[in-house]
Amino acid sequence: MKEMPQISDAEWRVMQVIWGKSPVTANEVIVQLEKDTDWKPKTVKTLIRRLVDKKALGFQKEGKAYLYYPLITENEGIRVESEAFLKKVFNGSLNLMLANFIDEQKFTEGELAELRRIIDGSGQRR
Amino acid sequence: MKEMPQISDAEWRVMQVIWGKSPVTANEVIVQLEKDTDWKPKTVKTLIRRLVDKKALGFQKEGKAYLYYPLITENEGIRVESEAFLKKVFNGSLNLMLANFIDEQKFTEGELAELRRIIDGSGQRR
DNA sequence: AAAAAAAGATTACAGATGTAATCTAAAACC
DNA sequence: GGTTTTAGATTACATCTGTAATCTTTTTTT
Repeated sequence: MKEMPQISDAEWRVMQVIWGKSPVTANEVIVQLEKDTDWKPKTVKTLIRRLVDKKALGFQKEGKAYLYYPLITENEGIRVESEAFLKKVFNGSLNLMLANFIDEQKFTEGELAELRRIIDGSGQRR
Repeated sequence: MKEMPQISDAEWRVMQVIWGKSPVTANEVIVQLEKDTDWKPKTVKTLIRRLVDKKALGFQKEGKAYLYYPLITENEGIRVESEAFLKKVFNGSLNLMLANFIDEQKFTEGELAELRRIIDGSGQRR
């Protein structure tokens, strides 16, 4: 398994945009992020460049502007983040986490029902 | 809700020790952490001091050494970490996270059964 | 009491992160 | 073709983190 780069919170926002649509120009990313953040364009450019350095993004020159695309899939990213979180907080135990969430009554009745459906569906599929 | 301090990965390890037993002296923490890490005593002292600065730990002088104790509960800590993780990766949606884990087949058949039991039990209790 | 040991306080220092501004080169416009 | 615009590259800078070492003060120990 190759080393997955560390992706910070701010960088993650950029990845989400690019996972949502790619390839994209830096400007498209900037426009998207202006909707939910108050980051200046230069800030987004910095984040993009760092992600390129980390090999989380690749690009190809298209004339003046570059087109960026992800080098790691969203699922890979999620996996890495999830493992880091589980390791830090729940000793890597998914069950411990679930037990905790359920104990803390994080789920509404409806969510529990939905969860049950998902589980049953999952049982079906495997 | 008062602002919860940011607790880094390394600091979290210290909190875990102190949540496990408190009040404790710095040395007891150092001894505990030497079992799973190769941190030098000074490193642990730094982490403890930063946690005191962040108001995650309090202490009372007991002669020469101090006795440290947590100012935030483990559950509070877990809640903050979990929310940050969910927010970053799953737009704050617990269900999205679960659906993803289940989809990624993170659970064994047995764990799914257990999960079902927990859910049903939870439904019972509320 | 002088010396040694030990605890916390202060200082260190590089890399990551958030958040940009400035520099440089190329493209578009007049 | 010179000028303006614009894209990416470089530089900036404070804070946080990981990982300690040194300094200072207070206890012990002899």
